[in-house]
Parts: sequence; C-alpha cells; structure tokens
Amino acid sequence: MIKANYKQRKIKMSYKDKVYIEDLAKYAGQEVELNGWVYTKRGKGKLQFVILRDGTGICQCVVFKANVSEEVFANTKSLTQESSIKVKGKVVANERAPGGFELDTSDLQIYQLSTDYPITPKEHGDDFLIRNRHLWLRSSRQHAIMRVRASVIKAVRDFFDNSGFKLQDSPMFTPNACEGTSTLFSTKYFDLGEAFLSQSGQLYAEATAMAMGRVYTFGPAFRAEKSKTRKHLTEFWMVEPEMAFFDLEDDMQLAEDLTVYIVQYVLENCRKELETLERDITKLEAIQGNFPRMSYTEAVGWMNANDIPLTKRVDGKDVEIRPFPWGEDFGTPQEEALMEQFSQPCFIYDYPTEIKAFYMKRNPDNPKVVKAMDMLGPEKAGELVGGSQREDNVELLEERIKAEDLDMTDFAWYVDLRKYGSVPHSGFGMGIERVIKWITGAKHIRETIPFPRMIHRIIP
RNA sequence: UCCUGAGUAGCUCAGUUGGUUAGAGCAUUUGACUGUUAAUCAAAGGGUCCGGGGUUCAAGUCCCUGCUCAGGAGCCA
Repeated sequence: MIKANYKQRKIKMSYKDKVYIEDLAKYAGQEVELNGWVYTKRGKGKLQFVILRDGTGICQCVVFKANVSEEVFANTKSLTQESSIKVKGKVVANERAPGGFELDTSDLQIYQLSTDYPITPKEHGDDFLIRNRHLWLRSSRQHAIMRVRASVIKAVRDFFDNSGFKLQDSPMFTPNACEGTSTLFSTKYFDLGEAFLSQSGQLYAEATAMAMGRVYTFGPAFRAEKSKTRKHLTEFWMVEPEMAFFDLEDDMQLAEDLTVYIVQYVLENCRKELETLERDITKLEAIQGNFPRMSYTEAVGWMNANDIPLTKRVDGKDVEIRPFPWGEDFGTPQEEALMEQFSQPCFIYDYPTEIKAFYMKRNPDNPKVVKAMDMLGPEKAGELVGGSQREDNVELLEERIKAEDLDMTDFAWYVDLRKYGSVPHSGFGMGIERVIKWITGAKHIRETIPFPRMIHRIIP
C-alpha cells in the first residue's frame, strides 16, 4: 500500500519565500538569498561590486575579500557580464547604491559563467540589437518597455472585465479577407483549400456581441503589407470591443474612456519604468478625457485653412495638390500637422464612403459618408484606434459586399446577423503596440513587442 | 513596389586630394587598486575595409553591379 505522499513531504521553503530585488526594502537588515544575472561588475582590488539583475530590478552586491572565503572571492573576480549566480548576504541601506539598498555579500555561487556577451554597456546599432532581440530584452530600456506592455494589457482587460464586457476570442484562420483590402498571409488548410491569417477579429466579434451584448476580442492580427515604417508590424496585437445598441457617439466615448484608463493605470503602476525611459510624465498626465472631435469634412476644411496640401506620389515624384480635395484619405503629414495643436488624442469621424470598409454604416443624413472614426494620438503617435458603427441594414450590406466583389457565400453568416434581430451596433480596434509606443515614447514599434515580426525579419 | 541613405576589429565609429605597415573608444585577456556608479591606470591579442567586376603605377577611398540594412511613400492599428 502506498502512503499518501503529501504527509511525508516537509516543506522547507516554498517558492513563495523567494526574495526578489523589487521587494528588497522589506528585508532591510536581514540575510537574504538572491538569484540572477550579472548586469555589470566593477572591481576595486579587494572590493568588488557586482550589479545583479533578477528581472524585477537591479541590486548592487558588495563583495569584500575579508568577508568571504578565498574561493568565493576568486569566483567573484572571474564573473563576466550576464553570468548567472546565487548570492547570499545582508540587505543594508546605502546612498551610494543604485536603488538605495545593497547586499553585503557573504556567499556567492556561480550557476554558469557567460562568455563574450554581445551587448556591451555601450551604444549599438539598430540592426545589431534587433538581431540580438532575445538578449536585448535584458537591457534596462527594453525591460522597462516590456513591463509597461504587461501593464497596458492588464489595464485593457481590467477595463472591459469590470464594465460588463465578456472576452470572446475570434479565430486566427479565416476563409477570406475581412475588409477585402489588405494583403493577407495565406496557408494551406487541409482539403478546404486556402486559408488566411486573420487581419481582424471584428466580424466574428459582431456575431458574439449579438450573443453576449458587449464583447471584446484580444489577439494577434496579421498583415502582409510590405510596410517599412516605424509604426508597422506584420504581426501585432489588437483589442476589439463590439457592442450591441451602441452608436458611433457611444463608440467614441468608449474608446476615450479606455484610453484614459490605460494611461492613468500606467501612470499609477509604472512610475519607475517611465523614469527609466525618461518619458515626459506631464504629457501623459494631460490625458484626462474630453478628447476633441472633428468630422472628416471639418478636418479637410482645417487642412485648407492652414494650407496643408494632399501629398501624392505620381510617376515616382512627390506632388502637392491644393486645396486638399474632399474624398481623399489623410496621410501621415496631414495627420501630424492636424495633431500638433492637441495635447490629447483627437477623433475624426464621418469619412467618405469610398475610402472606408464595406461593413461601415452609411450616414442616413448624408450617404456620401459612413459612420467611421479614427482616434489619432498626440506627439506623432499616429492612428491608435479605428472603428465604426456597422451597417445593420441587410439590403445595404449585401449591396456593399457585391460592390466590393466579395464572395457572398463566405459572408452568408455575416449577413445572417442582419436577418435575425439586427440592431444598431458599433466597435473599434486599438493597436496595442501603437499605444505602448506612444506611452513609452519608444522610437520604433519593434521595441514594443518581445519578438517583432517585420517584412525582412522573422528571427529571432 | 518606388524614393533616399548606409555597410571598415565582437560593438560604435574615424580614415584628408587615390599614396607606402588601416586607427580610436568600448568589449576580451593579464597585472595594480577597500566605495565603484559607463571606475581608473599599464600592457596584449583582435581586420575577407559587404560580395563581384572595372579604371589606375597605386583603390577602404573613384565607376558599374549584386547583396544586406535603415528611413520614408503607399497600406493601415
């Protein structure tokens, strides 16, 4: 007979007793054991300073020759950048230590000695760093951005979970292009032919919203566009709420409330990280709500009042067209010019029907525009949110599907949503990396996701 | 896909009008040092000047071409 093994097991130390650097202040005066990696080491003869990194923070470990065995001191002198170690010692307050506390080391053991760590404490080029992304994540700046990323995502989930929304995941494999415009990644799907990686979970969210009332999907989106800019990724994360009985006004208000919540959450929970990133906090503190709103037509009027032309590329040459013609989409130069006057994000709504997707609701008062909105961020953050009220009229939707030359059989289920209890409904998509880029002040969107996927990069 | 720019030591860069054996800082190795903050000081090792072709007495440097990368346009979140 086998005795239940839980009775024999004596727990000496649980994982809950492990000490991490971010909690060091709680252990002042006590002996603790820390595990981590050597961030840098500075020697001064019989006195060695090991800067230890454990993922939660950094701590200076002081190793004085007279206080440790000869073997431990020799080991300490042999340490190289990013070697993994275990240290024991007393936590003492010291003004000269980064972080205010240091470890008066009594013992130090090496897990593994690292050799020739590529990322030295000096400047490096973009290409080199991104090739070493798996190691670059250990650097203080990248580490701080990733912690902000985790907080942004938590803020998003808390916001929706606490206001009556249900998380409903949309599929990644789809039979068609959701919006019919973007280039998609394709893959073979058994005997059913070609499948595509989803560029948006929206259409499915519309179905789940009709089941649950208010939903959000949160997952990766894939775009095979050959975009080569500092704000595009081929794989990025997007949160897409979808709400029954919401009109475009409600939609914009929700996007605004979500944005304010995220920024305030990061301000409350990531002070240290924003400091590491040298982010101007006052710019974030200004995000309080009451975002300016402007119709597309008003925005065109503003362009022309301020002599901002349409810039287009014709036969390999940049040409400027003025006045800005109604009906053309804004590009980066127009958006940045417009946003210079605002310190908060701004909504632009009621876009021309021709330049927007087939599922957007036509404005009954003016069929030349659809009830779509973009939320542009300040500080050249670009488009953070794009959304719309959805077309809820069966005939108009079918007309648009035909006009876009989309396969009606693929969209039959989508049309069904307008046959069985169609309701006014709205939703939007928020690009998580764009938001993180804005909040952290990162130079490039590739710094806002652990392993960015870009047109010329899939490793690491 | 188009436009613009870049490629020299492990990394970041300098290299004059084309001229003899291509340099610096950091990193690495060795030595000195009891309070360092990107420690300092001394010494050592480290090069397919992106590949190919051309001009020239002579090419890292000039020309052509290919490759790689970056930024921007378009597209978008």
